[in-house]
Amino acid sequence: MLQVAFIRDHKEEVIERLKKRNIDASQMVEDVIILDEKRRQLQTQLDNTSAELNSISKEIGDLYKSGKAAEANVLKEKTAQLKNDKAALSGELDTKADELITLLYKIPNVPHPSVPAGNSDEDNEEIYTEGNIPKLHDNALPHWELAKKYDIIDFELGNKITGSGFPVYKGKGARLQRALIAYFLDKNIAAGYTEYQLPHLVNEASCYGTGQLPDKEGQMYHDSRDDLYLIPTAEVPGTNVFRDVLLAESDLPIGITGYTPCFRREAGSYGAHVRGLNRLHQFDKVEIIRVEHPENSYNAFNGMIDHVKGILNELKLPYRILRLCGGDTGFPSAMTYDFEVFSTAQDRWLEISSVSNFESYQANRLRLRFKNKNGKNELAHTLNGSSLALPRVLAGILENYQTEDGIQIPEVLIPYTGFDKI
RNA sequence: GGAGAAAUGGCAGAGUGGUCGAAUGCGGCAGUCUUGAAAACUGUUGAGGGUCACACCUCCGGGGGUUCGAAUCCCUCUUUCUCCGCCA
Repeated sequence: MLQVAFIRDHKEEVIERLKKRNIDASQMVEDVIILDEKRRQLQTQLDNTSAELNSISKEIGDLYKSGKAAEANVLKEKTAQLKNDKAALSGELDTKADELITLLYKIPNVPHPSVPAGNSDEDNEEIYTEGNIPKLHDNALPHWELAKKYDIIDFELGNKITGSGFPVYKGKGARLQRALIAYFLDKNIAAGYTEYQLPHLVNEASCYGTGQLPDKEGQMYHDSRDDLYLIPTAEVPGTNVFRDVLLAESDLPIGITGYTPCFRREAGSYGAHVRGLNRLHQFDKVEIIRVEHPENSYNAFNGMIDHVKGILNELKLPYRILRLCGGDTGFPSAMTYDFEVFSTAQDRWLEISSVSNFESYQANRLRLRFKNKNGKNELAHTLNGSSLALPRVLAGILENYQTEDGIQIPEVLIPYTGFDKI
């Protein structure tokens, strides 16, 4: 969430910049400022009442000690009213503080100045493309047909065991999945990230920490018996590693990577573009997460973009990078670049990575801070990106590498798969 | 799942009703000494709110209660440890 002090000091700027997301935040911003003023006013009243009560209590203690019990009892009677006042004030204060935090949770991050205004993916800016789109033979197939033809992914079996969106990978398909995970992790580790194995279920506090709650409640699987959520991305457990953490400035930067399955309800998705691997309820992803000094976070962001580019170049997949417009940028993000791989057989782009700088928005919720040069505690910046999401990379490989007599394996993966052709 | 013990500042660890936001040690920071460093010594060092700055308020795992007054007593939840049970 945004910092109240920032909203107060940059009221017009916040409203102006949020317009890029196509929202008029003027009312919310106004309400935040009013609620905060009210909150501070109540806090002062409560503090004064407590101070009075404290000093009377101290007096009573002194009187007892010097044997003046009668005088102490007179003072005791005075405290009753103060205690009532205190209870009433703290009730009011809690209400206002709750209202304030609820409102703050509803205000998305302020987009970076370079983010284009816009509503939907049509307003995203293509800023980079790389790789040649291969000319496929006449009988080229989309990946779901290839999966069936070579018996490497079984969607029907997944339907039986669980339901749609839970494919079963078999034989060389399973091996290729495992190869991709190992390859991605190795690339990330070589780039300085520390590998983590993270829980796949998280508690409510973690969901609030990264902003999945309250924004995306309906998109997560929830176990109501234990009140735990299945992770929609490793970002949630990975970033919450740093919840309630106070770092030294010299600890920065920090980079971690982890492989996890991801679970998404994808409520409301249906139709042709969810076929095959395009959109799943369970999929695998290797994530990279960074904690950065605020002065360095955009450098780090560019470094992450270059890192993902490096992997796609090695895989020799045709891809492009989009700078997301305000309306398409995720709720807690200040700037997001999406990577899309070209699916030749489907003749469309598939999103395979999303790299975001959250600046201090997540850190404020997480209370992730570092002690700066002046000895002050300052919010760190958090970033994350997929490096990479498996299913659509797999779709891209199957479709772009298909030949009349089988599917070639990208050269960098052969050491991991142990075979060069499906 | 059953029985018992525990949770205190960045870390370790005292503190069982008032003068405790909290001893002491380690770590951090500043200084003395040194050509420099180490060691030693001296000082300093929790977080949040609030204020121009003070004052002041809150925080000893979370929540609730008793009391004029709670780190300290009571209830409850969570977590950790030990023992037993079960088990990949």
